[in-house]
Amino acid sequence: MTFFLVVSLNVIMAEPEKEAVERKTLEQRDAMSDLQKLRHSCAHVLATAVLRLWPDALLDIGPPTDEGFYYDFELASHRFTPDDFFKIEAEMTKVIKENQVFAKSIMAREEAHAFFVAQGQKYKVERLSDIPAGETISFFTNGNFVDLCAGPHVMRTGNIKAFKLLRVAAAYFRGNEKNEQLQRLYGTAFKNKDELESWLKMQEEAKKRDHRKIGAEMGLFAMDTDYVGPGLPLWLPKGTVLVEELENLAKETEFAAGYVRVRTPHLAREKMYKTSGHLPYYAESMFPPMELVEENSSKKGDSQEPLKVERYYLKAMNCPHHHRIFAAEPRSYRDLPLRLAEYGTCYRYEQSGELFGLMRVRSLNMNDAHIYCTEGQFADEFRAVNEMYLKYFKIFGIEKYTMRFSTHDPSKLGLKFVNEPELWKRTEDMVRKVLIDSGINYVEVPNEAAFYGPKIDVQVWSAIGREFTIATNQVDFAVPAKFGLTYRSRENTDETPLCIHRAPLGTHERFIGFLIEHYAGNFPLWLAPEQVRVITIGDEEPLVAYAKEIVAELRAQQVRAEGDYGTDKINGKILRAETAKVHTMLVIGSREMAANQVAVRIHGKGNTGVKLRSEVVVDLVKAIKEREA
RNA sequence: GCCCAUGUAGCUCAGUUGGCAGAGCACGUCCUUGGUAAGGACGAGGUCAUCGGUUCAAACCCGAUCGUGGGCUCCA
Repeated sequence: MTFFLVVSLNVIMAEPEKEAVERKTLEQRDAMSDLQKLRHSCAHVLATAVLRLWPDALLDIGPPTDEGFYYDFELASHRFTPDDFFKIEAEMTKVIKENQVFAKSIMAREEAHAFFVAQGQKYKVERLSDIPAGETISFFTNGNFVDLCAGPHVMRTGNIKAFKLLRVAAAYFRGNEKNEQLQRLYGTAFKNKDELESWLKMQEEAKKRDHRKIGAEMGLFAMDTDYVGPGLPLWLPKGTVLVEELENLAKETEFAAGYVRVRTPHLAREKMYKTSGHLPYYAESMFPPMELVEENSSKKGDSQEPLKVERYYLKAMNCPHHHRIFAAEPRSYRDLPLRLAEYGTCYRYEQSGELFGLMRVRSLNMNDAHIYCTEGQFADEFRAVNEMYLKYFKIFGIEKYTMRFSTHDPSKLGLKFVNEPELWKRTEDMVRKVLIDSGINYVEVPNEAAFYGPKIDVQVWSAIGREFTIATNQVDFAVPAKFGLTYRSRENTDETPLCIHRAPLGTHERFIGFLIEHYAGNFPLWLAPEQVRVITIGDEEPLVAYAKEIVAELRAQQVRAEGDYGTDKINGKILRAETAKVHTMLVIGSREMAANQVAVRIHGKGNTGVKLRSEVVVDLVKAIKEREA
């Protein structure tokens, strides 16, 4: 998770050149699915309706999206609120009832330009200028509404059988906050009413899995924005169990893979970040510095004399600290690869509007490690890192994932990318080969590498379809040099090591947020905050003593067991345990106690029958140790 | 940061035209002695986010602030 660094270095080394606008080809447009055509057409209907209701609206664009469509408007006379939806939807329904034909026509560029200038549609004029010379400029007309559009569309407005406006949002023209802010209306459309209904129902279901909701219900984490601050989660006891189980997993896995652990402070002097390149270019994404002012004692009373200020910054990533650990001792090629691992705590001043539950926070604990190696060791190291990712995915049952392999663009060497053409080629070839050899599902994205080397972003999807960039794995052949890191080679020369940044489990915050939604809070036994609850039928003393004995035995074996010995009826106790998502419930009454047995109930699966108490303890301990799914 | 929505008990929410602050769950005490998703009674719990304004009277109307949520190029 070192994307932070990427940005800063880009800024240092390259004037952000104006990227050509990437455009869909007409072929790609023709390949639009039926559903996309429908939704795109519905966006036109939305624009038609808005223009009827507010004739002064200026239009931008209205593409289909994964879940529906949107259309962007500038409308000085009115601000959309959800209260307008009823009115707009009613007008859209009228347009659909009129069953207007979507008719395609073509204009010459000058003609099209004049057409929009005459209407004062300034965004359309700008969009028009995006169209490359030679490409046909087409229009679609439905009723009185004419829109610059490459299509394709459904035949008639009447083909739209089910639609709904979803929300209103602001959006900057071309997504750039320096541009005008437009009003965006989001909606969706489906083939028929049933599909719309079931989609809406699914959205409701998804809300129930939201990590913020489950996190509060299960007592995993809390946000105390009043006293602690926004984006600074507090891990409650049950959430801390998750954090520590993940750390144990990482420690074990990394130890077996030859990593060594280090620990570093949460802050460092200004010089650190000037060297790394974060300052001053990325200062606004870091918490402001702590300033230590040194009084000028020699000239007391001379307030004109500037005071010496020492600045410390909270770290936004761990790499610089790890680099300084590399530098702390003389290194030989014999020491490499050196794999430094730390669950490091970082702080990033994310914009207030960017904060989102556990997914986007201001304090984060990274499953970080930096592998310093020679070029000859690189491929093996990189392969091992990938295998670690896959091992984790297997443990968590993550089946849907994509690795985005970002490479450089040779035409931008020395600008956007460090000018080491041979090194780029060699490392990219090695990375690509590792990916192919490992049979990993990946997509290659040119021109998106970090300044200092190729990288892999790992994307996963939570059960409610939310996409997460959960981890990053980057090659770095530039920053070690900035910190003057070297090792003595076999030939007795000083060489700069390659560095692999990797964080397979991302940050605790984001990864646990993902896991909550992935499992809907129904964690596997080894992760479950409360693994076992021993429930008595009744509260008679011998029975309670028996139950307490079982709890003590389990806890002695490090099983997170609690007891429910109260006077409640058994149904009430079961309900509470199920609601709390306790993984295993051991129910005991006088019958079980007499036979030294327990009745085993598994969360979500119901009563699975009685077993010998000794057997159950052994099974539980084994399943936890093996991290059974 | 910006636009929209939103903020009432630990949680989910109600609160009529501006007129005594409410319910269910959770929590506490007691009763209930029971067999796998709610037995019962009583009780405690609130600066209606914060600050200011209008009013005889504000949870309610107005303004500001803070927080939270949705969104901010899936590209004619």
